[in-house]
Amino acid sequence: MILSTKGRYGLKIMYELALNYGEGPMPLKEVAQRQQLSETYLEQLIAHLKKAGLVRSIRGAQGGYELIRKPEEISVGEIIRTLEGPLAPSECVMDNEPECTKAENCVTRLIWEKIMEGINNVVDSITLNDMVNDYYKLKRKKEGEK
Amino acid sequence: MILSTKGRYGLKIMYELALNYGEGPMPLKEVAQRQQLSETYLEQLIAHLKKAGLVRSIRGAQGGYELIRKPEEISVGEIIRTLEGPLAPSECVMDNEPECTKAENCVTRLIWEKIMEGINNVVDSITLNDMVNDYYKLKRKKEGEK
DNA sequence: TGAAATCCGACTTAATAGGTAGGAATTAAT
DNA sequence: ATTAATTCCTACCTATTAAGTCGGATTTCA
Repeated sequence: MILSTKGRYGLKIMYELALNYGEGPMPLKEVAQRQQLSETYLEQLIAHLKKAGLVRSIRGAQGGYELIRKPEEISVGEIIRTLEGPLAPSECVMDNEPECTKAENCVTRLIWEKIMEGINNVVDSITLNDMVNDYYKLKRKKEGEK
Repeated sequence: MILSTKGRYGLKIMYELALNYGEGPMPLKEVAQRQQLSETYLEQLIAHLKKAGLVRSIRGAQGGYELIRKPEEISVGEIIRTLEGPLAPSECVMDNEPECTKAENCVTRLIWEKIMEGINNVVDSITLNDMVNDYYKLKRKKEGEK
């Protein structure tokens, strides 16, 4: 039931870009260093985020990536679904119900629907801006402890 | 983000046993036929359910499996976690936090925790008895339509 | 012109999912 | 006693996927 690294790393990329929002493009190399991840792998992931219209790229030296929309207008759900596909615990509840129309008495399907609803409620209610705020909250707390 | 067949089929097994609760053991062969699944595969799954104390087996002819507890005392969460392990979207929130103690500023971790909470709230609030009731509700509805 | 970046597509490699196969042990019914 | 139905156990199989790596082309700033 684990999310793949696509979704997990993808969210980390977007979070770093959100921290940097408004300060020009950030090279992927820097994202990779901050999060200790492979740059070449992140390249693949961010290609999807770009295609989905979440980030814009600036090529060449001093280039990089930046968010197209404001952090408060991008939900965690949108990011994760872009990279993972529908957040469903079973294929039979992924919008297109292929052959599960034989679901005369498919009671388990009701369970998958409720789980999916639960997950989506959570991820759609959190934005990148919430994450940025969490970061500063954590930071202040740590400084207060010194 | 899909649940494996272990959890999905395992729940179907338990659901069939719940429908049959109080009427003696049900052979796995019958479960497999009703749900159109491979009997030999289900054998592996139910071994775990037995070890976890959710079902009891009666060997030999006329044998089979039955629930140990009443359907209303078995939650969907317990079943799925038995077969899938912790329902966490990331390893770093699976009870034992191995190396993620470098989580100085791990804001994404907060997200995984909320997702996990959301999932567990759903599955722990539903029992096998709820599923049985859903079945009869669906059935009555279908008969009413005739 | 050179360094810093994005872009692109093919390749690799280990692990996992989702089973199958074969047979031993147990028990009820005949 | 024998047979048929069942659980139990261990090993094996095979296709897919996850999680990257690699090499090079292209773009752009300084």
